[in-house]
Amino acid sequence: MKTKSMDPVAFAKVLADPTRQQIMQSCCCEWKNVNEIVKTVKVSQPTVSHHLALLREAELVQVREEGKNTYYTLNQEKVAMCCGQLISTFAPESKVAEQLQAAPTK
Amino acid sequence: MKTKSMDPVAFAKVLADPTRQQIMQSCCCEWKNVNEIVKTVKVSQPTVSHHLALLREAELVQVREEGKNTYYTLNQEKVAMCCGQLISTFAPESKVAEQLQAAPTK
DNA sequence: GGTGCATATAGACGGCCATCTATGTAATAA
DNA sequence: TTATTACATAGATGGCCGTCTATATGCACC
Repeated sequence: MKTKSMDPVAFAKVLADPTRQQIMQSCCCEWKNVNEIVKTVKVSQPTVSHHLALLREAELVQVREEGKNTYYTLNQEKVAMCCGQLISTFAPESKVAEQLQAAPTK
Repeated sequence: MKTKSMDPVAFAKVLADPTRQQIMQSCCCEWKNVNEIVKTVKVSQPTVSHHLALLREAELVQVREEGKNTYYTLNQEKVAMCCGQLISTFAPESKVAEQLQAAPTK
């Protein structure tokens, strides 16, 4: 269960869409299947599937298949890792960066 | 010198470009004028000015004019604030989030 | 095996944006 | 004041991407 970091540009690109951030929030602290996620946004089911594919490829969500259903949940540790990398790159002299110094971004 | 946060989607959009991240790194811990920044990237001066305008509008850089020259430096505290907001939104259960709990994202 | 539900894939389309060249503007120098 | 340097702005262009409709795939139940 090792959580690798990723290219900061790629990470930002994945976050740079309101629908995708809505989806991420929707499945942040719980497992949801696709239709449950679709209900929380204002786009079609194929569009949600498209965004979930991007999130999956970036390993920003975890996937679990169960019969007909596919459940997704946000990979919080990955998000935290990538944000930590952003901070150590673009805010190395900030108070927040000092606070995180104990937890290396590996 | 209060550092406000901003819309997480807007923040991600600003970061979602390799040239812009290069520029941010270039003026991260020092003041640089535009031509010094131009030398560090592979695009034209107008393109750099365009990116700097976006960064300025997002308050992600600080600006200082001095005669003919305009100096820029990265606003690290703003970056840290926005990353903190991302973490508290998309990784509230992570270890990193616990670590940052003492420093509210305001 | 056929029907219905859950999800993914394909293909098309429109809009946004990163880039360029050309030019404007302002400050310093000769 | 003319020239030069530093930077910004305008306008055009090409490519990427978010969205849609239509369809495929796959599973479950009858």
